[in-house]
Formats: sequence, C-alpha cells, structure tokens
Amino acid sequence: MAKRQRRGSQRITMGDVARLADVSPSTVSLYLRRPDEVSARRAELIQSAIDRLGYLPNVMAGGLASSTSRVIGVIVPTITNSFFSETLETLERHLRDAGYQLLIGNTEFDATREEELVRSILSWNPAGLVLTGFGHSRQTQRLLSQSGIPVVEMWDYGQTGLDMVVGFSHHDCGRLIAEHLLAQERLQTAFISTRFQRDVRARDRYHGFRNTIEAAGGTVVLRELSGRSHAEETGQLTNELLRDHPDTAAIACSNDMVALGVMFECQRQRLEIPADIALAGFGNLDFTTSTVPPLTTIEPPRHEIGQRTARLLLDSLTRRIDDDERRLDLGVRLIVRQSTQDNACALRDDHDRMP
Amino acid sequence: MAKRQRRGSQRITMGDVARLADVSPSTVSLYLRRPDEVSARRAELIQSAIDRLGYLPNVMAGGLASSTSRVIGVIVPTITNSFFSETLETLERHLRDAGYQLLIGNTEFDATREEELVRSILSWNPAGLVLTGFGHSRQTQRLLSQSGIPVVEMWDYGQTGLDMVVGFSHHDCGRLIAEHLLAQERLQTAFISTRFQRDVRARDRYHGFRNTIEAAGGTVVLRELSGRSHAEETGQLTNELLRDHPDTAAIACSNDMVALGVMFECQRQRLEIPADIALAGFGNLDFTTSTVPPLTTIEPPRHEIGQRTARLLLDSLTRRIDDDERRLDLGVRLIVRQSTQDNACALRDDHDRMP
DNA sequence: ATGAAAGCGCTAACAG
DNA sequence: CTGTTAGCGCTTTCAT
Repeated sequence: MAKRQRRGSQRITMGDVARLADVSPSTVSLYLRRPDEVSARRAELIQSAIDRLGYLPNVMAGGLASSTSRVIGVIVPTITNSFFSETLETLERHLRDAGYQLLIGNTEFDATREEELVRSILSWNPAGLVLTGFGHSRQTQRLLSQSGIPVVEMWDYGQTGLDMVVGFSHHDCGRLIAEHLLAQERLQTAFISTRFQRDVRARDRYHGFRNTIEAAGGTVVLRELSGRSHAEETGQLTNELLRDHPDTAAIACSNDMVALGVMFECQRQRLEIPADIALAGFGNLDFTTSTVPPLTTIEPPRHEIGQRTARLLLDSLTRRIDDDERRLDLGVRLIVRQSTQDNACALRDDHDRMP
Repeated sequence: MAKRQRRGSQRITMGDVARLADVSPSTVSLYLRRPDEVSARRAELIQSAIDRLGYLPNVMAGGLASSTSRVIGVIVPTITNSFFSETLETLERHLRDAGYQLLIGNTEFDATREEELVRSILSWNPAGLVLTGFGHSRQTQRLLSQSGIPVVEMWDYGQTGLDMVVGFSHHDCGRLIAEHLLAQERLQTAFISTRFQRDVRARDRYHGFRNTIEAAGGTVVLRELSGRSHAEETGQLTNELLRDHPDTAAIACSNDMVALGVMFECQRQRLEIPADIALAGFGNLDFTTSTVPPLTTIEPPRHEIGQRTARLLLDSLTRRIDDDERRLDLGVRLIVRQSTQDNACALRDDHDRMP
C-alpha cells in the first residue's frame, strides 16, 4: 500500500484536535456544530486544542458529508455597477451573519454566460441562488427547477418568477418621471439610454416613459449610447439631439451617470436647466444632491432588495413560504430636485412610494 | 443498517453516469479531467450519458478528494468602489478562464474583519489568496504563512509584502499631482480626502502630495470628509475651506468623486477653474473627460492589476516564482486636463509612466 | 454525553 | 486505456 504523496504543510484535521483534547472526532464535530450538547469540561479541552493547533474546519469535507453547503450563489449582470454592488454588499452582510458564504458571478448581460454560471454554481451544491431579473435561457430554468433549491430573482418585478421575486417595476420608474414632466407640460421629450440592447430594465424604464408621454400626446426621441456610460459619447449624443430637436423640453436618462454627462453638455451649450430644458436621471447616486442644479431622479431600493432577498432566502431554508410571500414589490421613490422644477428646494425630500 | 434519509431531488452522481455509459466511475472521472486519455468511443458514451442525465460534478467531493480546490479568495475593502470592482471583474475573468472560482470578501477597511475573512476563506482550502494592501493583523499574517498558499497583495506598492505584490505607489500619485501644480507655481494648496482615517492609500496619496508641496515651500491644508464620499459634505467643506483660506490656488482630492463635488461647489461660488483655482482628482473615472472643465486626474492601472495578479497567481501554482518577479510596480499616469491647466487640450493624452 | 462506524462523491495510485 | 481500491475530512446514525 503506497503512501499517498503529502503536500508541504500538512493540514490540521479534526482528528488532530480530537487526539490533543483526548476525545473522539465526533465529539469535536458535535462541539463545533452544537456546543451546548457537549459537557463543559470537554468543551474547554476541545476549544483549547483548537486554539493551540490553529485548527480551521474543512468546508469541503463538511459540505460533502452533510450534503448541504452553506453557500449561496448570486448572479448579477456586472459588479462594476454601484446598484448591484450595493445590493451585493447588503446581501452579503445579512447572509454572512447567518453563516453563509456568497459565490458571486457576473453575466455581462449575457444569458448564455448566465447559464454557464448557474451550472458552475450548482456544482457547489448551494443552499440557494439569487439571479438578477427574469431573462433566463430555457436551459437555465430547467437546471434551476431540477435543482430544487430556493431561487430569488431580484431587481425587477412584474413577470411571473421562477420561484421568488424581490424587486420593483422599471416600467413604473419611467412612468413616474414622465408624469412629473407632463405635470409641467413638457411634452417634447427625449430619452438617452446606455446598453439599451442588453439591459432589459433600462428598456423597461424607457417603455414606461414613452407610453406615458405618448398617452398624453407628447413625443419621445430615443438616443442610445453604444457602450457603457461613456462620457464623451453622452456629450456628443446630447449635442446632436439638441441640434436635431431644438424644441426638446426635457431629457430623461437611463441613469444618473448619463444625466451627469448631459448636464455638462448643457452647460457647455449655455442651456439653462430647468429653464431651457428639464433633466432627470435614475439611481439617486450620491452626487445628484450636489450638482448644479441638483438632479431629479429615482431612488431604487438597492439596499432593501439585498436585505429582503436575504431574509426571504433564509426563511425559505427553514420553513415553507406562502405564495403571497413569494413576490415582493419594493417600489421606488421619485425624488424631485431643481433639474426639473425650479422651486424644488422645499420639495427635496418629497417622495412618492409605489403601491 | 438504517438507510440514510434522502433529501427530495436525488442528486445525480458520477456513478450514475458510469452505470449508464457502462464504464467505471474512474473512467468518467478521467474523461472529465483529461478527456483525451479516454478512448473516443467511451468518451462519446460518457458524454451522452452526462447530457442525458444532466449530470453536474460535485465540486465539494472533487475538492476533498484531490485536496486542491479550484478556488481563489479575494479580499477587498469594499466592492462598492469602482476601483476594486473593476479590478475584481478583470481578475475574475482571467481566473475563470483558468477554471478558478472566486470567493470574494469585503473588509469594510477593518483589519479584524479581514482576519475573519481570511479564516473563513482558508476553510475552503483555496489555491491562492489575494488581499488589498499591506495592513494586516499579526494573526492574519501567521494564518497566511502557515497556510503555505500563494498570496498576492494588490493595489499598493512600497512595503515588503507577505509573498507577492502587484500595485503602484500611492505616495507617488500625490507627488505627481503636486509636481504638476508646482510647475504652475500654485503653492497654496488644499487636500480634501474621504475616509482619511481608514484608507491607508488615500493617506499615502496625501503624504506624497504634502511632502512634495512643502519641500518646495508651499502649504497644504487638509480637510477630511467624515463618511464615504458624501456629496453634500464635500460642498460644505469646500465652502469652509475657501472661506478660511481664500488664497488657495489648487485643490487636490483623494478621488474623482470628491473632485466632482468640489467642482460643483466652485461653480456655485462662481469660481473659475483653473483661472481662480486648480482642481485635481484621482481615478480617471469615466466622467472626468466631460466635466466643465475636464478634470486632471491620475489613472490607476485597475485592470492591469487584475490581469497581472491573475497571471502571477496562476504562474505560482505551476512553477517557482523568482524573487524579482514577486514585486510588480505597475505605475500610474498623470492625466493633465483643463482643470489644472488652461491649454491642456493638446496635452489630453500626455502621460507620465512611473519607473 | 460520548464514541464507533459507515458513508458523502469524488480522485489518484496502481495493476492490468 | 480501463477498472480496482483506498482514501480525502467530515457528519450522522446508532449504541453505549
């Protein structure tokens, strides 16, 4: 019987701890999982052995033996976007507190890539999975339903989900902005969007916006940025837009970064906001309070999404979730600032919570 | 012998695949790891069995058996910061291509939290670990050296690392900005910083800046933002600064977001940039090209850090790394735009690569 | 409260 | 190239 080749620094195992504490390995295991079912004397012995040896449990072995890993997969389009990264951070904090480790994947807005990610995450035997939005491949849906683990789709609301849904309606976001602009009789509008082809949610906001404006007899000119929010392109597009449609009374943007670019371009062109043109964004990013003028925008519940997703997932691991708990519309706030309304100072904290 | 309780959807194992393909489990295992060492006929049989059953390998079992997981831990202060999240994305792409899964943790700039993370990541038996910067607890250092796995400290350069280092000198960043301002005889300066207490790297940039300015006989007023880049506070601090030090000829900021806030405050106060005051940031965020005026800043090699870290880590998994490869200074570029120099248009692409 | 024993699903010698 | 055989380090009955 050839001895298996050992690698450099021999790892300390539970058996080593057991030997030093003079108990059986299973007692150590019990101590680690349910400390109060072990006598105080042995508990102390075991703990000091652990400390002396610097023992770290082997998650792989534990996961294999129990066939339940304390892992939760999370798939977002990109972590490079503060919306998702803030949700991730909150989600992580809540799940970590419950002893779960996050496995994060980014799809780059690609359903095929998402499918790969789902596969590779399922290989980890996760306790649950969090996806962004509803756009999954057939195969992904099958994988997920076969796996039998709880799944939350977050950051959107409206369609029938696979299992559980925590988000808000992007269509409503567009509608809210539109209604606000219409209230000021701004009928000739434009919508400038990033990643229009790939980002369904940006597209939904646009549709909500357009439908509302057009229903009131207004017009909407769409302009799409080719890549990610590339600042220079934003300026150029704005420039062309204003040249081709000089009567534009308001510009809505798919997010605040785009709006920032538009704002600077207006400044270059000596256009007064909101006197000459109104401007609105999406996201309520930190800087929007301090632009000149402050930017009207929509606050998505990024942290609440993380928190509620964590809670729902954890709940579903311990009890049955009723059908009416499975879908959560967190709503959004319209934050009116001076970029759309000259006397908006007093209204800075005004908001509109969705039903 | 009581049968173990089986959970709901019985998982498909390698044994199931083997049975269906009428081969032994180890042949399946071999096929999965080194397909060309299996005969074409069986390979086909196995693959079709895998497809029919929808088999997904169990990473935990594989990792336990081989005692080498294809996991790499990455610890950053926060994923909510585009610097780190962009590095993460690049790092992830490169490591994923090599078959590794990232385990991401965020310290919230807290060394104690970092230690916890290192522990919990080591429990996964990772193939390697990536940390941000040099500020680790003694205990963290011990854990790491005991573990014997390759470690890269990224996003900083200068101190002696634990194992490998990929980054750049933040002190140099401050120096570069300072030298640029001094060249225009701006001697009365200020530095506005976020998270000054927690973020060593922001502090290093400040020190590099101050040392250089003072060595040339100038002055530096420091202002610290209490929390994260909170836009309103930035405006207020700037306001106070300009009131208390009306002779300030230049403001350097710990990052571009802070500079943006300062820029808007200057605009409110009708101060001309750069005529009345020069302004510089750090990060070369997308929007800096399109502000009015465009912002002078420093481009940190965020993607290169990810790419080189990945490569170094992968290399160190397959071969011995020489001492002179263990430390990589990627340098930074100073990007001069009009916020510090009126005729900067032509110089837009000028840069200064560090030695 | 504790320990013995039997796996979890896979990999890695080794023999054929 | 393929199959046999031992584990990897832990959890989980079950008996004591």
